[in-house]
Amino acid sequence: MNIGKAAEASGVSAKMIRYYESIGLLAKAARRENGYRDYDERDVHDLRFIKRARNLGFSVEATGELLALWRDKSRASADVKAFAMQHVSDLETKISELQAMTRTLRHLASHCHGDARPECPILDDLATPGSGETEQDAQVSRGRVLRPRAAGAGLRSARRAATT
Amino acid sequence: MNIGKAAEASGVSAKMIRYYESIGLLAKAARRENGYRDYDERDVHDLRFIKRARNLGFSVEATGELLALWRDKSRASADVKAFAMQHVSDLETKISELQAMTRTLRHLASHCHGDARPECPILDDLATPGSGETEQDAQVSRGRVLRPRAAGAGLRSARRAATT
DNA sequence: GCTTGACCTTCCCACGATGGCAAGGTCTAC
DNA sequence: GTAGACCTTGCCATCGTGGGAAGGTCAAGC
Repeated sequence: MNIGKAAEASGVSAKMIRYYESIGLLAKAARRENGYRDYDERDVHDLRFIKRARNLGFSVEATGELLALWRDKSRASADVKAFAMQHVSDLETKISELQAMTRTLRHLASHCHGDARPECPILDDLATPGSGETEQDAQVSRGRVLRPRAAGAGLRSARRAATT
Repeated sequence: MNIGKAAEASGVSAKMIRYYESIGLLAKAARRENGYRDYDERDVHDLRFIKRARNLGFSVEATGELLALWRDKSRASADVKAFAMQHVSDLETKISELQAMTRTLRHLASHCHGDARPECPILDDLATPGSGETEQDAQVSRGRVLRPRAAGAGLRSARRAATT
């Protein structure tokens, strides 16, 4: 099976399949005479495993450890469970941080008139933090848990009037 | 004030102050005769503003827009509020995704004996998703909301027995 | 005056995970 | 035989941050 088919069958892009191979997450793929990578069902299975672990928020590195555990027939389920629960703990830390942010922002926004006047407690808080409106900060702990992206159009929409 | 003092006073590292200047988030700092950057209280104020916006999860780009709104005396508070609430919405999307992950993982872990035997529903699920244990996936939407870090020692601790 | 150490400068590299593009080779269907 | 879909490798960009090198500057102590 070509890489394109394996990508389609697993949901992992061809680009990422090559990347995973390059960093050693996947074994080097078999090659056919023409140099094309060749995948079988077992490979696709591994790719799906990876895809799913990534969807559950495991880093690529952690995914590698899960793969190793999966292949290790003498593993102890306690280790797998501990590993998973550590990740859950990381996720929950991150969730708490994000929730602290939304709490603060919603609180500030609730005091904002949201009309044509310039006065705004949100900006006031940013400009002079610790002056009363602010709750305890979120202070993002640089988590391994999420990943950023190129800015989409999302935030742009709120910008209309202020800039035109 | 030297960059080191400004960093200390604002909580933004000297490294990041230079970076923010280089990308245009901050105006170019005044220079003294020896070439050192020179900061005053207003600069420190801007830096604190930035620091705080970043702590609330705004991207650097979004922080620039907030700074522009703050400086725009003819702004409408409605624009600030809309901007903030769009960010809240992004944060909540991310929170939901993370919660879906923890839900799934906790569910799987609850069925894991967590003993010395190898059988583990967590790995089973990763290996054969969609076969019953799995709830709807989180499918991370590549959010602008969080940031990753170099893997700490956190996950390592769960690895002991499996690898040694 | 001279040395030491703490600062500052710019520049490059790295991370994590992913996409994009370019230049070239291969295969398949017509 | 040609077009178009595929494959290969390789480099660049993202986003935010830290690390470090190589060199200039300054202040304190001798």
